Amino acid sequence: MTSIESILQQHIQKAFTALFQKEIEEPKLEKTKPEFEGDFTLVVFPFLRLTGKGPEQSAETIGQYLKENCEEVSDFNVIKGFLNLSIADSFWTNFAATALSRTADFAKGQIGEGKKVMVEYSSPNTNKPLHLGHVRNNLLGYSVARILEYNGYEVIKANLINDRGIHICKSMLAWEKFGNGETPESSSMKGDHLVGKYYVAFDQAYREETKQLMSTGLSEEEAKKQAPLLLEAQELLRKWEAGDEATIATWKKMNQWVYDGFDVSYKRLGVDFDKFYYESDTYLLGKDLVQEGLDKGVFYQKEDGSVWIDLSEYKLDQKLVLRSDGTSVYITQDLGTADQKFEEFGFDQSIYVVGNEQDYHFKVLFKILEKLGRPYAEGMYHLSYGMVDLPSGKMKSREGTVVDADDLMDEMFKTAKEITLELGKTEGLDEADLNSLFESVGMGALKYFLLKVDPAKRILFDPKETIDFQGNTGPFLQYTYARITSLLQNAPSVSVTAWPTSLETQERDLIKNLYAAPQVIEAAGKQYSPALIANYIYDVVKSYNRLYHDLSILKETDDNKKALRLRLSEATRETMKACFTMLGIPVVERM
RNA sequence: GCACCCAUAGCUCAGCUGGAUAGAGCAACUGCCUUCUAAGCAGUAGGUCAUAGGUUCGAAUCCUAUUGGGUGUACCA
Repeated sequence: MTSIESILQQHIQKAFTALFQKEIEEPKLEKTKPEFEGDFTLVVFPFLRLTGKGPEQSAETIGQYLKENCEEVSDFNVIKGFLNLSIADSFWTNFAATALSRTADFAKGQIGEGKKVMVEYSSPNTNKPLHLGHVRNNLLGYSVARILEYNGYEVIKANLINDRGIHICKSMLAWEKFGNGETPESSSMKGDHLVGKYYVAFDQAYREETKQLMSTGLSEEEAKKQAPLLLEAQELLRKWEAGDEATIATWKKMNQWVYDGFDVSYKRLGVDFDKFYYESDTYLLGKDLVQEGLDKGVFYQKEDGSVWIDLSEYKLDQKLVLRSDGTSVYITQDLGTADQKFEEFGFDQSIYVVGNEQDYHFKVLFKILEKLGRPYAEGMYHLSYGMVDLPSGKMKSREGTVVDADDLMDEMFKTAKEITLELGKTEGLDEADLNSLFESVGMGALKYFLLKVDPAKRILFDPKETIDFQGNTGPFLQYTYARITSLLQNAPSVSVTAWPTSLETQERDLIKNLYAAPQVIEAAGKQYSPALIANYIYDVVKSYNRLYHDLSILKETDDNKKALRLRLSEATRETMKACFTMLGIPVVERM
C-alpha cells in the first residue's frame, strides 16, 4: 500500500515541476498540530529560493495545485509559511474499510524479512537472585526480540549465564562453612535466594575479617587482599579450574538451585530463551583470536608476554586482550563467544542487551571484531540501558540494598488485588480467574512502567511509592482493552450499505493514530526501542477513549456509522494486542 | 586527568531526521456515572526546555564552552 505521506510527497514534487519548473527532493511532511485545521503540514520556508515568492504566496499556490490535482487533498489553509493539508474523509473511511479489516497484518513490518538476529539478554550471575535492574534488562531484551519478530526478523533469544568465577565461589565457600547442609527444600527457600543469602553471608564475614586485620595494623587494601576467606575463595576457584571433583559437585548443585529459582522468576516475568550459553563453557574461548590478531598485526605483544591492542586513535586507549601469564580476560572470551555464536547461527545482526556501565567494553569489542575483519562486526549492536537507581543511590546486592525481583512481583500482585477488589467489578469470577487477573494487572503495571521510558535513561525507583495504576500506565491500557472486549461481545452484526463519507473529529483522530502503526513499529525495530511502542499505544488508547466517551457506538442509530465505530473498536483492540505482545504485557478480557 | 551517557512542569516521562503558542500522566483544585466497564472523560493551575554563546529565515532538538548528576577508564567480570 502506498502511504498517504508518499502520495502527498509525490504530488508536491509534481507541483514544483508544474508551477516553478524545479525538481525537488522528497519533501518532509509533518503532522499538523491539533490546534490547526488539517492533517499534514508542508513547511515552505526551505523552498522559497525555488519559488521566488513569499512564504504565504508560495504555500497558497502549492495548496491550490494540490487541491486541484490530488484527489486525497480535500482542502488546505495557509498560516505564515505553513501549508496545512486536509485529507479527504473518504480516504480515511476507505482505509478503515479495507486495511483495518486485517489490522494485525497491516501493522506488521518487513524490514527484517529474510534476516536473522540474535538478541542476548538477561545474562545473570549465579550467585544471587534477580533484582529490579535485571528485571529491566529482561523486559527490554524480551520486548526487543518481540518487536524484531514483528518486523519480520527471525529472532534467536540467547542467555549467556555467568556461572563461574570468584563470585560463585564466595557463595559456595560461605555455604560450606556456615550452611550446615541447608538446601532449598530444608529451608523452603527459593534456590537463588538461598545461594544469595550465602553470598551476603560471605561478604559480612569477609568484612569482619578485614576489620580484624586492620586492627592489627594492616592497611585496608592489604587487609582486603589477605583476609583468609578471600584466599580460600580464590583457592576454591583454582580447584574449580583444576576440575576438583568435590568442588565441581558443590558448584553444580548450587548452580542448579539457582537455575530452578530463575526458572520461576523468568516464567513469571514472561520471558524465555532459545539458546543458553554458559561461561563455564566459553571462558577459555578467544585465545586463537589473539594469535590471529597478532598475525594480522592488529594486536601487539609486550616484553612480559601480555597482548594489547592500541585503539587510541578512536579515543579508546590501549586495551589488554591477554594476560602475561597467557590467561584470557573478559574481552578475550567475548571475542571467542562472538565467533562461536556466528558460526552457530549465521546471524545478520547481534544485539547485546547490557547496562550502560559496559559502553566502553562493547565499543572496544566491536572495534576489535571489525579490525579482525569479521564480516558480522557491522551488525553488532550494544543496546545500552540506564541503571535502575533508588532514592538512596545504587542498588548493591552485597549490601542488601536491592529491590528483589520476586518480592517486587509479589508486591505488584498485592497492589493489583487491593485496587481491583476496591473497585468491585469482579462478581462472577472464581478464585483462579481472580488470581490470574491480579497477576496480569500487576505485571502489566510493572512492565509498562519500565518499558515506557527511553532505554538510554536511568530510572529512579522509589520503593515507598507504589507504581501507578491510573493515567499513563499498564492497567489503564488493559482496562481499555477489556472495555472494548466487552463492547464487542455485546455488539450485533451490522450490515453496511455505505461507509460514512464524513467523519467526526474523534473518529478521524483515532484512524490517523491507527494508520501510523506500521511506521511506529518499524521505527521501534530500527531503534530497538520498546518505549516507542509504549508511547504510541498510549496515544491510540487515549484517542479511542475520547471517541468512546463522546460518541455512542452500540446505540448509534445510523448503521453505517455504527459499523464504522465497531470497525474502529476492533482495529484498536487488534493494534493494542499487537503492541501488548511486543511489550510482553498480558491482555485482560475483563477487569 | 581522559572518555561516554543524562539534564524539559513540584514528581514521572513524551517531544520523529531543527519548524507554528513545548505535550501527557501523577500530585492539587473543579465538573461528568437512571446511557456501551468512572482503572474513564473534560476543565483550571503549573515551563527563562540546566547556563552562556554560536549556526539558521526558525533551536528543547545541531555545534562549542560551563555547571550539575551518573558511568567507565584494573593483567576484575
